[in-house]
Amino acid sequence: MKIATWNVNSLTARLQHVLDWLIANPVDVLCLQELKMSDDKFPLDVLKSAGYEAAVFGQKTYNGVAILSLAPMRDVARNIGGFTDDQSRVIAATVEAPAGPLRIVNGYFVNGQAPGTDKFEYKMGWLRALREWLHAEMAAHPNLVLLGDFNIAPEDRDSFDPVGLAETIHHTTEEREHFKALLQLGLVDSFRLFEQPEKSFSWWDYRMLGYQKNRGLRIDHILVSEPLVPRAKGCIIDRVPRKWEKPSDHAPVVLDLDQGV
DNA sequence: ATGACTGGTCGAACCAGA
Repeated sequence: MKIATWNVNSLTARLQHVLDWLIANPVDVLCLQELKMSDDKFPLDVLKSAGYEAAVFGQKTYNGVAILSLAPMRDVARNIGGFTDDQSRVIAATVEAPAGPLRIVNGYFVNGQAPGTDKFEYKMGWLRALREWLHAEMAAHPNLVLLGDFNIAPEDRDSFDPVGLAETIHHTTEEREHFKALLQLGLVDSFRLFEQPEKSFSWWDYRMLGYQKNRGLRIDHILVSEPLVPRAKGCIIDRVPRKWEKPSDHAPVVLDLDQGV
C-alpha cells in the first residue's frame, strides 16, 4: 500500500492538481496540509467520487489538514491532545489496512519565521507538546506513521545551502534537536531507509527560479514506527506536479509499505 | 540590504508562507 503527504498551499487553488495526481498515483492514503479553507468548503463530494473518504480539520485562510483514504477511517482526532491551539495543524485517524490497523498522524508543523520571534517560540512549544502526545499515541498504536510538512530540514544534506542558511529557520540546532527527539521516540525517517539522489528536496521557493535552480529544502517527511520499518519498500519525492502550471511550492512524498507477513 | 512569488482576504494593500 502507498501513503503520501502533500502540502498543497490552498486546496481551492490545487483541487484539480490533487485529482489529477490521484488518478496517476492512486495511493491508499493521502495527507494534505495548508488547505486554507473551512470545513464547510471542503470538497467532500468530488473526493468521494474519486473514491476517497476524508477526515478534515479545516481553517479559514490559514493552515488546515485532511486525510484522504480509500479505506474507511476511525478514531479521528484533531490537534495535539492536551495542547490548546487555535490553529488547525494536526489530524489523526486509524486506517484498517490488510496487515492490521495503521495510525496515521498528519501534521502541518509550525513555520516559526525566525529564531527569536514569538512564532519561533510557538514552534518550540508546539514541537514539545507534539512529542509528549506522540509518546502516548505510539504506546496505544504500535503501527504509526507521522507525516506531513515538518518545516524542518533535519540535516545539512536536506538543504540547498546549508552553510549560507546555517541557524536560520528550518536549519536551527533547536529545530533539529526536536526532529531527533521524534526519532528517539522510536520513529524512523523512511526516506533515508533508501538510497536517494543527492540534493533531494520537497519544497522550492516560488521566487528567483527556485525550482529551476533546485534551490530547495527537504522539509516534508514520512516517519514510521519501528514495527513498520521492515515493511517499508521505498520512499520517493514526486517532483512531477511541481512542474505543472500554477503548482504548490511543495511536492508529494510517497511511502510504499508492504502488506506484511 | 532587501526583494523576489503565490494565495487569501478585501475590495487596497496587507499577512503569511519558508
